[in-house]
Amino acid sequence: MSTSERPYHHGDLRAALLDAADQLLDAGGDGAVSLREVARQAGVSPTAAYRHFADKEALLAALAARHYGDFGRALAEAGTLKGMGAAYLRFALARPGRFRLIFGPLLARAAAHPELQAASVAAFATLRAAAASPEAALRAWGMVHGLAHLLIDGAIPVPDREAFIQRVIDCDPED
Amino acid sequence: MSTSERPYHHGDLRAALLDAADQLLDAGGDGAVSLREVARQAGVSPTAAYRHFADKEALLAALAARHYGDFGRALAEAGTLKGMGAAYLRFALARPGRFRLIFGPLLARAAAHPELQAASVAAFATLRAAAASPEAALRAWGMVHGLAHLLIDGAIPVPDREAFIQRVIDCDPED
DNA sequence: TGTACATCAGTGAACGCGCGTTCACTGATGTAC
DNA sequence: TGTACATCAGTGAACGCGCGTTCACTGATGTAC
Repeated sequence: MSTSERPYHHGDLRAALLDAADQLLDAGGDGAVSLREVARQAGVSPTAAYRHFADKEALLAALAARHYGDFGRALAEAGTLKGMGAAYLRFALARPGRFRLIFGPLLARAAAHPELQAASVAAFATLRAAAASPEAALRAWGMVHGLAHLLIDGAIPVPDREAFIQRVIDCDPED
Repeated sequence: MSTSERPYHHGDLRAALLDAADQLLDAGGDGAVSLREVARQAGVSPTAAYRHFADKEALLAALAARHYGDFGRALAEAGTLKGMGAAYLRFALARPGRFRLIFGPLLARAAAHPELQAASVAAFATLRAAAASPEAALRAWGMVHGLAHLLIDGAIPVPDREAFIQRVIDCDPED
């Protein structure tokens, strides 16, 4: 078999499965990610994933940990609380599926997945460290998190999202 | 057949189905509400619901409209923006399943369900009317909505939720 | 260099599950004469 | 008051679906001698 028959090289199936799950997540949201569809997307039999993950939750936890890493890094690079707010909204709006995954039911089960636990705690700590007080951090976090959800869920129709972000973040009386 | 064999009186199955769906929603969340389980809960065959609702989405839309009504009324009774914030959080924390339903994927399809559309618009208008400016309304709405999600999803562990509500709402610099 | 063998990643058939929805039906209710 | 009939709410069997997971297996890779 030539290497071109599969979209991954020998030993890379784990990464290929995570990539496939990401594609499904981005294209169809949470509900579109099934182990069988992930395997199909990766060009592999339905059961191949069990060589690399204990079960579906373990695969999703690995994916969520990866995205918490990206997310936390984006926040850290922003530096200021306002910058983080904008980065937070941009992340959620650009990749709503990933945003829903990392704040979904899996988060409550993070204790069972150390990698996920560590990545989420780190991201949240970055946010908290940029605020003047614990209360200010909570209010800022709440605000961007809520706006992210409201925009994603279609509760607030907004024509130009980037303009909206600027407007809401800039006139925030705090920070 | 005596009337005691069924938990509803003749002609009330529609209401009984909605009540059953509510119980499932409160006990097991979004995922626990299937048409078949709702029918089971109401003591009726799996297909009886089709006499009263076009399909599953129609049943959920009716349920969501009902809860938007309750939700909007709770906000209106609160009067002030701060009071509405507290009421918003209390609603979400007391009945997370209902909160998730009314802000779930159904909301984006409200155009197909006039009753739901009207109820949601009314609730949102109540919030907006209590704020000093459109931007202030968005920030306040975002904040309580985000905190609600973060609390429900377990991102912020809080021992005493009522105390948390008081603390966060009271020191809000706006309103 | 060649042969025997162990390892182990991926296969494919099969399991049991619950779902939304359809269909022809039954049997009670209420109306018309 | 009694009978024929229409209405219509609820039944139960059946459809096709996709899911997560198990299991015994195959066949390629790499190691030991």
